[in-house]
Amino acid sequence: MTVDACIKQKCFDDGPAVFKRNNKASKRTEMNSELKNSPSQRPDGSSGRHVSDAPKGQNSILQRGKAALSAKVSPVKSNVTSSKGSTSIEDRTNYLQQNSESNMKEKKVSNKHQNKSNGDSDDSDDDKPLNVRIATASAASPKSQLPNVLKGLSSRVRSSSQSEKTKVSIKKSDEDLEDCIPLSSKVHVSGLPNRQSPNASKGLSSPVHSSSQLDKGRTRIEKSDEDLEDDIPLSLKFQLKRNVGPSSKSSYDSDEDKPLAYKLQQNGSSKRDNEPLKSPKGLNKRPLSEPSTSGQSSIKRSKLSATPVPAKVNQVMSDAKTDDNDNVPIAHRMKKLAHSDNKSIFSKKPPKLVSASFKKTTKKSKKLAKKSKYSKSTKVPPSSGEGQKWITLVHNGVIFPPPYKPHGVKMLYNGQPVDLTPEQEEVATMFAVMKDTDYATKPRFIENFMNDWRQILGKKHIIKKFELCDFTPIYEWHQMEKEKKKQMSAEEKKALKEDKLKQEEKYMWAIVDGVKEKVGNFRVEPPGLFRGRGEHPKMGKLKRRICPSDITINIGKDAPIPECPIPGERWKEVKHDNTVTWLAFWTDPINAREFKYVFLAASSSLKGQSDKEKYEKARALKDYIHDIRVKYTKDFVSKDITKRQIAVATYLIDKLALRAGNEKDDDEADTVGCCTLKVENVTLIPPNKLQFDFLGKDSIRYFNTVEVELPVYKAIGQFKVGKSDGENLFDKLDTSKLNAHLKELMPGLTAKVFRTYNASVTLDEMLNRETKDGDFAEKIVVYQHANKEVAIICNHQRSVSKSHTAQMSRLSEKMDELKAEMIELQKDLIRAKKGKPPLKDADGKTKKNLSPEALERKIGQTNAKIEKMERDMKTKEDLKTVALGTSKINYLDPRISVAWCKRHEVPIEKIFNKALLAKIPPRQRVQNFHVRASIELWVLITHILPMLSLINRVHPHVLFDQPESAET
DNA sequence: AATGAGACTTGGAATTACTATA
DNA sequence: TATAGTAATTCCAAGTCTCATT
Repeated sequence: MTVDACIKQKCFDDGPAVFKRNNKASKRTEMNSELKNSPSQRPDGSSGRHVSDAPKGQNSILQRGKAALSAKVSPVKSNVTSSKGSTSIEDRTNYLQQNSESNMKEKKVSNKHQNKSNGDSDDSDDDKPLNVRIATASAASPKSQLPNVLKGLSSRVRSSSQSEKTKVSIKKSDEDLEDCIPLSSKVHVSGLPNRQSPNASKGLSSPVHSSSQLDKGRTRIEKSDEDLEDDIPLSLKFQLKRNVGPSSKSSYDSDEDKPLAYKLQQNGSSKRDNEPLKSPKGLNKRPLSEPSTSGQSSIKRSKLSATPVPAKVNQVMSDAKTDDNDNVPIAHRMKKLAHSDNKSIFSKKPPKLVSASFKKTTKKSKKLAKKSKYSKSTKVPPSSGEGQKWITLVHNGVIFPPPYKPHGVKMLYNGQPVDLTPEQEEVATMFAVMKDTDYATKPRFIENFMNDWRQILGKKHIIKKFELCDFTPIYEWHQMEKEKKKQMSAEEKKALKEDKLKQEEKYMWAIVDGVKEKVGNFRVEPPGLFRGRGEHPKMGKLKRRICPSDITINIGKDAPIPECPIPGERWKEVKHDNTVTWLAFWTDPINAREFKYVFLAASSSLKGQSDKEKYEKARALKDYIHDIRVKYTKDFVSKDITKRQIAVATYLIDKLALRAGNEKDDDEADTVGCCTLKVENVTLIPPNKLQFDFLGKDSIRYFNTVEVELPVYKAIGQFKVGKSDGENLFDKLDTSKLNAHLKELMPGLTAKVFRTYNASVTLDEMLNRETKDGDFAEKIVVYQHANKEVAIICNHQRSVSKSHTAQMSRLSEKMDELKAEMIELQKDLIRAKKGKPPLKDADGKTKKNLSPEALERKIGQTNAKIEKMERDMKTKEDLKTVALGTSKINYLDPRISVAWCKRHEVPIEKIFNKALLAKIPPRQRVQNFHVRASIELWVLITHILPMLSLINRVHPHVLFDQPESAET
């Protein structure tokens, strides 16, 4: 509390024609030839970037790949829409219908769930992460002690016999059944026409499609196509489609589906250069102003977002197989839909009406919902569409950092030791500890720090000038403490860890609608100096200590209010708002207009649900993208300047995956997004290139030169006319106008959806195009490569690690050694063939006399080592400034990855880490066990169950038979 | 229409845990 | 067994977007 007291207060394809959807025919041939080059194969033979140790952001990496990708350029065709995109809508509609049906059922299930002891088998458990389920079960009846998988299994078996669920279950299990068939055992399709796409031949030989499946496909009515396709390589699916359905034109053959950014990558003229990064244009800072310290009313409006569907409902929905397409890569769903669903009652065009899943409830109904939510809280499940996110919520609040412990080490002022009170010392220590960071030398950081510290020191304190301060003693003390900690024995460390865990355990979990879920950030942020990114005007300011009286708790009405962990204090407020998902929040001490929230962890079903909605929206965009592109292309030359700006902005967001670009305040770092681009951020390079140079989110530089369609080029030129460098390029535009416009084109569409769409479609495309038969290490490389391309599109950068250069030189040393060894071996081989003994080695020692065969073997091994090392070095260099994680976590629809893993027999653990896997509802895992059980129950019980303790290590094909299950 | 509060996702860096290697 | 290197996790800043209010 010490601190507290004081400061309270492509052209897509090759040529200039990027994005040209008209004039393709002439280009076909050359494109086809380019198709053979992977995007990473640069015409210049380089890896596509310069090797450099440029500081963060100066990525040569960001040079876009030049090789053209695709032969699939196809012009916009107005008639395309007629056959594609339609069924998917219907599909969605079906989805929704079933959804509501499911919800009805769910209500029952959910209520039952509340009352029932957890010992009994019930689907509801399936939703929980396995570990949670096990934990929950441990307290219950003997039956619950059975492995949960078994519970799930039995429940599934049972449920399928229940009349209520019969239809659904049968349908589903039929599919699952198919999915359960080991891929390797499936028979290849025969008699299919030759494939034209590069992947096609591979598709043929892939062990995916069994004749039995085909047979089944014939007999099944509702699911046939989807199921059939689950395991078929996409390229093959296209072939199938062409030959099976009436669908006119495969969009696979068109450029339409491809994310523009991806196409761009393939465009030779597009590049991200490796230039000095931190000096982009547009850094003119505005004056810093202090934030108003408006007292925040903690009570917020009830907010209803898109009809939330709780995990359990979600499960039922899945069971009902409302979305069979989950398995199919986004890029290909349309096609499939076009002929797979003969029950379509919709027109072929995407409907202009708002689909239910995107529809927001009206304000009126929201208010209503808020008013009445408690009276019916136990009756109305969150899925009822009134914005409730939960029914019951139990948690233990938050944990506070320990109070400050003064160390008594005296810093020097003007060479003399200075006495500091604990409060003063605490802040001094915050600064001292940052001595090694860049912050410690930034004038603004120092200035802000001194201003806040002086308030704590008081006016009369001897310390006035920063220049006379010497924090070294404190810094050294801190270093020693760190060293001490490092030197602790393993036991001591372990004991410390256990102790911490013991203290935190109770805060780590919340119970949401009876399900134990992990809490994300249950630790209150400790005091410190604000580390804003880039040139943040507030960097260095003191982030005061947060106490209970700052914190508002949100919890179920019937749940016990968490005890305030600091004696004598109390929470600021306790709310019971079930229209939001936060468990607690406090006002950000740095910016009084902002809040810090405590949410559930990413593995929770609440987060998972919204994740799923996000990816569904991206999928939906697939059906609209063609029309959207047609529309904005038309508007490039609109007479209405607002329309023109909207069109160009949408084009940039679509093509380059730019962020929307909200307005920012003067007291934030000066960064921009699409709508806030300044004139100086875009340079025209005749005849039709644009060079972007600006600082985006987190002050990461976006530097990219890209060829655009001439009308876009011209329009940008017009937008710049008469404006100075610092003015907005899109002066008629802001994000709300842009998003309002996007919503007219597709329900729920916003700028960020394009990023998700772009990323996921790119991954899908690349995986399908580049995965070749080969060992699994090679496949992983393909995935990584695709992941990398996505990261580049999204401009996800990281700084080069300090030790990168050292690591690389160490590797090349090793490489040299290997090469020397190789030369020796070859010499020896020649001698051996002549019957001579080997020469002595470098140290003069005699070498073993090996046979020519043995030497050849050794040479082969060494060669392999060299090759592997070369690969590793190249990858390391390639990825030194690219951050793969962000896209994996936030942008790539996991269903794509899971489906790919499944098709290519790659263990999912090689792609997803534990945290990512935890986002995938374990329900499916159980379900698959169930399905398997229906086939091989005996095998399951006798062989698999005994290994349940290893459940998380079970082969992914067991865990994820259903790619759909990968929804997060 | 503009503004701002509010709630949620996305993002890179720092920290910690784990693994391979000498 | 220590260390280096890498991967996973945590931290918390910085975005997006919605909705209510003015």
